[in-house]
Amino acid sequence: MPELPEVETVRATLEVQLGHPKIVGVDVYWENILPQGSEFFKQKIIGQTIQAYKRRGKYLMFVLDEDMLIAHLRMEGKFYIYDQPTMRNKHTHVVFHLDDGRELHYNDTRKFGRMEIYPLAEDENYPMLKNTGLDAFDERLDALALYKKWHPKKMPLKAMLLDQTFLAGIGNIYADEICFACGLHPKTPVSHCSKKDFENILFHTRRILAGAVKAGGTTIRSYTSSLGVTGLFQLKLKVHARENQPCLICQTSIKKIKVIGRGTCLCPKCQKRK
DNA sequence: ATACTCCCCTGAGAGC
DNA sequence: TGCTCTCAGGGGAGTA
Repeated sequence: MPELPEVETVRATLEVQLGHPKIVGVDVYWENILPQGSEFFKQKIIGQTIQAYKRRGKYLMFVLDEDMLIAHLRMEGKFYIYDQPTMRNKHTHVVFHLDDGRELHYNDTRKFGRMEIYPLAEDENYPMLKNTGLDAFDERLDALALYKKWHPKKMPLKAMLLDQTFLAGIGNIYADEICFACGLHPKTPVSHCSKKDFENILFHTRRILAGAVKAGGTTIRSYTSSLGVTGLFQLKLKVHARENQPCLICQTSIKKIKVIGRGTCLCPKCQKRK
């Protein structure tokens, strides 16, 4: 499932491989990918040139001449670039035709991904981003401010990490890694976390996400590859997907539990509940 | 304000 | 072998 590092890898790859073509046509094969409707979407996007590629949290953003195209890949959304007209497969739902003869295909096995288009504006004004906080790497993030806002809450730590209004970009895999790095049990109530814990959370969030970006993301389960992107961070995971394997610190067997309904891996010895 | 539940989808894996 | 059943999973919407 693409989280921040995987989306960043896709963004960087699009920047290099797709460049700045003009979109001259769009074919839509599954309406629900485009909540604004395919006719509206086509009418807006056709004729515009891709000027830049941005990202906020797990959202991929295409800066066009007049509008911003925002995509969320959810679990399995992928983009593929083809040098010439290419037959779509059963999971290709949107095909963008480019002025240089190439095609950009949006492929999504579970059809959970979404794309919307809005006139260029500040991030805060895009409806699709209204529940998205600052990106994990945004310099405006401040551990003390986060502590003041969140520590009254009783929700488990992992729920806060997955809440995109806390900061944007963490998904299930990295949430487990962050909890482990902080030595905190994912069920620890946020209200039991100290200022120092919040400093650690922000520090390790950025350290782990940056390491994953550098590795090209994590290739695991449903998130296989997109644009020839095959990340290697799965080799550096310390708890996630390591159920029943020894903890790399203390050799205790990694346990898998449910936290807010999500599969969660942890070391029962290194991660104490506060 | 906060916390649930459901929904969207498909394929993988389990059970028979 | 092949069928049916269950479940994961990000985030929005609706409800208690």
